[in-house]
Amino acid sequence: MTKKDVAGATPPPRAKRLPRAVRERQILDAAVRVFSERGYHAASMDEVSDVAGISKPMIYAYLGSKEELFAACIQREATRLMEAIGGVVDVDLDPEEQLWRGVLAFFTFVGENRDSWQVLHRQAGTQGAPFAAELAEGRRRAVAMISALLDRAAGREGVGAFAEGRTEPLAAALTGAGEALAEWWLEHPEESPKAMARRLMNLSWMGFGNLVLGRAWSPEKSA
Amino acid sequence: MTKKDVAGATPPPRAKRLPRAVRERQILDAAVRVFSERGYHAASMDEVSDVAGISKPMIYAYLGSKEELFAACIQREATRLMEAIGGVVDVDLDPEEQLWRGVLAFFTFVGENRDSWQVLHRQAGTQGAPFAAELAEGRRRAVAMISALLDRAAGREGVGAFAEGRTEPLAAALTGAGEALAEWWLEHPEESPKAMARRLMNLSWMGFGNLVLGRAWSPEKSA
DNA sequence: AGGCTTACCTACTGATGAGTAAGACTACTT
DNA sequence: AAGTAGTCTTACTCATCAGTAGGTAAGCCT
Repeated sequence: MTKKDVAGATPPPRAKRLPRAVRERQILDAAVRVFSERGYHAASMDEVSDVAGISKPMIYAYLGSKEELFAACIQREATRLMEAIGGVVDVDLDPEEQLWRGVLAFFTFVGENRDSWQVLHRQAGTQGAPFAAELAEGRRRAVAMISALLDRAAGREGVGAFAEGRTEPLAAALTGAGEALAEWWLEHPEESPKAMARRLMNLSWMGFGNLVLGRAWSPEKSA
Repeated sequence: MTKKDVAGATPPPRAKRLPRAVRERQILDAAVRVFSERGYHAASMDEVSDVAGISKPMIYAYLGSKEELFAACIQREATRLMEAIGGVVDVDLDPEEQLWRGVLAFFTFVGENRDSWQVLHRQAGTQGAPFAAELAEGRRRAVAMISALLDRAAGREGVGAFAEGRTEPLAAALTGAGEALAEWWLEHPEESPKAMARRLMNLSWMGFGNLVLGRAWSPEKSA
């Protein structure tokens, strides 16, 4: 009479024993899902443990406090995103081509990993918490990457064009535009990653000035 | 000996009797400050009441629940922002000029009302709460305004250029870029509103394609 | 078999914070 | 002066969670 006698509950009352590494991954997966749809504060550790199919103390034993858990999520997902983008950007290429590839990789990633994306994006404006460091750090890496790209672009053309060499704010603006487009995408899921990437190129590479004149950007042309 | 004897506290122990309208404004002011620096969840009603120099039940009596209070903040500040921008955009003007003025008004507002701005921006990605409606609504208004501007721009030049007539996502991207720049501005407060507005025009009107070639945007030229 | 480690659990504590009950003070009416 | 309407307070209740104490069971060595 030790166990329950009503029996038959779909998830086994006592979870199967699994090695730590596996459980840690499961917990992180669950945490990403919960944090992404509730946000940091509204998410509860109880819900994370439910979704993970494990009891709460295990989370504390393996991943530490709520903040540490969240930081771990941020770090893992940020790394995945950065690798997805970094993987397609070849430094020897034409900057325009690099930008196109990077932007396309970004939207592809977001399309295939909504939760990963949202957990990074939804809490973006949070400061005052220790995990703000992780957030800011991830963002800084992204901005630095784009900023470097723009610097190379300026260099290749032999022009120090970018407003007194300040490409960093422009890179920040570009990421902001990307985030906003990704957000818009959530309400228009019928769009393809390519179409989204194209929009961002139109805005950021061509600018409204050109668009108004009927000149649009397309991936087919070279220069 | 009724009051505190350590004395010197700026807000009197028992608040002076004031008409409801005045108190409501004070409470809203305090709420905007607290929400802007803590975010919705981390903010507590006790802190709001402290900052407002009044006791908690007054807030509930006048402004309702925490959610209603927050919604009221959003609505008031969103309206102020929209009016600041709407006030300088003259529909008869050149679209480029309109965009410039609107963008400049935006950064001017943000520079002078950091709290108002942050309370709107920091919670932007929150969904699932009733006040998400207010947030989304405010954003929709802003995007619609810019989108209409772009449509007029396309119309004036006689071109249906904007990627199959979809100016709305581009407008969304532009607001995202503006938000990201405003964020960047917080870490570089030495910049002027004009310099910030110029950056956004460079990105959105000229595009990187032009910037790379040494063509930058400036408010002095006309076309 | 007995012992040891690691996975795993139920059932609590303690703090924080939203929201309220019940009444006190002030000022304006009549 | 006595009523009454509106301002303002102290001092609670009650729910929600983060985090933990203390213990059970499963595998793995000898």
